[in-house]
Amino acid sequence: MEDTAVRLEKIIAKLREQSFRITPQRMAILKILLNSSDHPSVEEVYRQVKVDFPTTSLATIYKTVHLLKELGEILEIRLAADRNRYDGKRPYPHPHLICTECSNIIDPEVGFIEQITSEIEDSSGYQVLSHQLEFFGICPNCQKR
Amino acid sequence: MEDTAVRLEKIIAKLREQSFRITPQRMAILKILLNSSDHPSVEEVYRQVKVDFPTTSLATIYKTVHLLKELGEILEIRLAADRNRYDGKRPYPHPHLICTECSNIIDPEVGFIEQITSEIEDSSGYQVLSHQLEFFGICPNCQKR
DNA sequence: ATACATGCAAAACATTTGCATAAGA
DNA sequence: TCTTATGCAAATGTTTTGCATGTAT
Repeated sequence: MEDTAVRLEKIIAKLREQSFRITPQRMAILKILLNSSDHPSVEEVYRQVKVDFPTTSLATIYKTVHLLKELGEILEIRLAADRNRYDGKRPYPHPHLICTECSNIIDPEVGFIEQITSEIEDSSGYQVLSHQLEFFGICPNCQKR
Repeated sequence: MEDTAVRLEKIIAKLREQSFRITPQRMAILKILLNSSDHPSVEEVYRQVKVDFPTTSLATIYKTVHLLKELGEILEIRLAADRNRYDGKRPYPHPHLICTECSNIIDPEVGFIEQITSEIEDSSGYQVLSHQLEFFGICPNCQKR
């Protein structure tokens, strides 16, 4: 895995290249997303940004998240019964394991996805571009209760 | 696969058992869901129900769909950027292949899911109860354009 | 007869959008 | 300076809810 600080620099360079402006709000949102492995929601990012920039608006979070999604720098995770969550660490499709009790999300190691994808392409004629694989269950912590 | 008429009877019996009432609206909604393999949206079910029962309300569709979901008789599919769709044919988790151009959904044959599930349970300690696997791509028809 | 379902309208909720103002470049 | 981003409020779209009325049992 790439160092977060290095990745931050690269993204900033990419933003500059495409003449997007580097604002304090964008920097704050970016840093939070790059450093969170708990797949935060927009609301959660908002909460964290407001600590340092209390006047920031929710709309700005939404707009920035949208921009970063377009640039391929974050991945959007749509849950079955919850608000959207975002992953700035691994902005490419990968499986998630979601606790239905406490909403905790982890990234399990999973093989087979490539095989499944080409299997599907062969049998359906579809050109598969991405996928979304979510497992729902009870995490070890919640099983104890 | 089970005959639709037989399954309809079974579901009606189940509803009666749990003292839910058999109304014309519920019958209509049930029949539509059991006979659709194109994963209709609530709006689409609404459109079809209104042909025979023009005074039916959207709220009733939502309430009935919710009930059938609770009873485990239909599966809810949440798309990445669209409205919810429902599958009354196969009301258990299974993969979907979704065209990002025309929103067509088909059910590809896929192996490995059981292996993946137990692999994940072993490595994470989670008790996996269900999953959601969606592949996104371009269907053969849309590739031609 | 009596509880439950329906249909309407309003509410709820996350997300998006328009626009005047602020601020990077 | 000039264009883009921000922040506010209003709009949007889907889904849910409350309640009076209708209806299955």
